[in-house]
Amino acid sequence: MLQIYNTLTNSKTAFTPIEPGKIRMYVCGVTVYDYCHIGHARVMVAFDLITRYLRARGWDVTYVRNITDVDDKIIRRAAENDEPVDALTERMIAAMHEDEARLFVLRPDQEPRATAHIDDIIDMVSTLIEKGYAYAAANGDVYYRVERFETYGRLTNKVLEDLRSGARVEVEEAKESPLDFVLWKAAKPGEVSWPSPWGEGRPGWHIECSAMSKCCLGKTFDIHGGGPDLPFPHHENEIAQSEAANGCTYVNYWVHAGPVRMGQEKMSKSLGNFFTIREVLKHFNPEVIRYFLSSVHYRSYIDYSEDGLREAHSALDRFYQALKAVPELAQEVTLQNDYEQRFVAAMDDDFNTPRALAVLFEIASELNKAVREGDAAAPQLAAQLKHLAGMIGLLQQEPDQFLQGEAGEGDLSAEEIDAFIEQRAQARKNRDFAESDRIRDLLADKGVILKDSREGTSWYRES
RNA sequence: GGCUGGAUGGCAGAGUGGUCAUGCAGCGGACUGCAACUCCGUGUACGCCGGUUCGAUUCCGACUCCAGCCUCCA
Repeated sequence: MLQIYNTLTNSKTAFTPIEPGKIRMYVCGVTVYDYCHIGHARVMVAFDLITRYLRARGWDVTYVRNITDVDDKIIRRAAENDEPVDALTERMIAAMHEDEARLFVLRPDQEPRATAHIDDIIDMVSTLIEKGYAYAAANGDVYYRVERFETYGRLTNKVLEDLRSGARVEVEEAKESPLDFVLWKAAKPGEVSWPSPWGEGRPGWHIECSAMSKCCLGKTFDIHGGGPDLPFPHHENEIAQSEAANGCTYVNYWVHAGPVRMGQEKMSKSLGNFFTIREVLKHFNPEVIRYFLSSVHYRSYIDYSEDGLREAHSALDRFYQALKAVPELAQEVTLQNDYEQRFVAAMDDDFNTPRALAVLFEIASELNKAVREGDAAAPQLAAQLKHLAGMIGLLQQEPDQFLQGEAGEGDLSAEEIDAFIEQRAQARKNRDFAESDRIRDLLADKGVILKDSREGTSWYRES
């Protein structure tokens, strides 16, 4: 039975879909003004492995993740770069797709863009005004009347009273209340804008997700996900907008990933302490990054560190070494063991990947032993390992593809390495071990580790 | 200050009212020309103080410390 931790109730509860067998999931995506960092990667990987797992278990999942392609920061960055807004966003969207693909993150079923849903947004804002939940202000902006929505703050246990007293003194006098947030922003001269009943302008951030999720998934859907900094105010505002406009429950399960930390604080744009995915990819294998992000439960914080990534590499080495020892995986697994059952139990328990990975390590150990002892079960254990790991998007590469790694700048090519290995094989044949060791040390200096076996010598690059 | 969540062996990280997490690293041994890989063996871990209990790291209460959110941020 699938259990999911729901931010709305702060508790793990049994999952009940709206429609049997189907899951409709919306995840807040990226504002595309810069390259994605490891914090983004964490959310991408978390919801990718959730989607893969649910599908592997037979659920019909519709996964929607939006792209915010118009916003203050985008406009500012485009101006700094002296390039059109859409040129910047297209570039960043392409880069995001490249980064995701390298991390084995599947593309969502739909990636709606804010600029393609302006009509839906205007419709929803109009409805909110008609119902008295929003108002057009004198400065051309349209605001949401927060205090009109009585259950505001339910997701994050905020009390309107506290918010009111804690609210900053607003410079913006057009608002009725400092708590009100913008639904439609009047355009400043020279900014990208769209016509609306309230004049030229563009959508506020929060309304985009309400409008796009409704368009793609309907008024009520099963799961809404996002990063650790979104529950307040973004998701709180989405609830206020959608429930006021649609008159029904917005989302049944709220799921939030934990933060990536650098040392003792959160990795974030505003602190400037972040690494982009592409920077990290220069030094670490893509699957290592994915494994690292999967090795901690999705709701916990994870400390970014190179030691952590190196450890992730060692762990994956163990898996791929085990798989490599089996030349041909079995087509079918008929073994009587409880690995799959335990793996599924762990994943069904709020996607507990650390526990699921522990099961995979047990399979790897048994596999290694089987190979060593010539047990006929080895090809089946290998197939089982690859099958279960595949449910969360791991271990799908050819072992050598992972173990040998990609040649970085200044690294020896596979051909050069093979030539050295051939030389060394001759030396060993002549029992010239001094020469043999010289070649091995030479390769080791270049980051290439050799492994001799009955079948010959294989190699892999050190991370 | 308010709202959430957390504190586990050298490190990372699950979990449990009484018997094994798991991985990385270390140590001893086997294998190997030597290594690497692999295998075998190897660790009196559960923030602090009380309480409940035959028994608590696990349940309850207080305390200390940490993080996230409360402002744009995944």
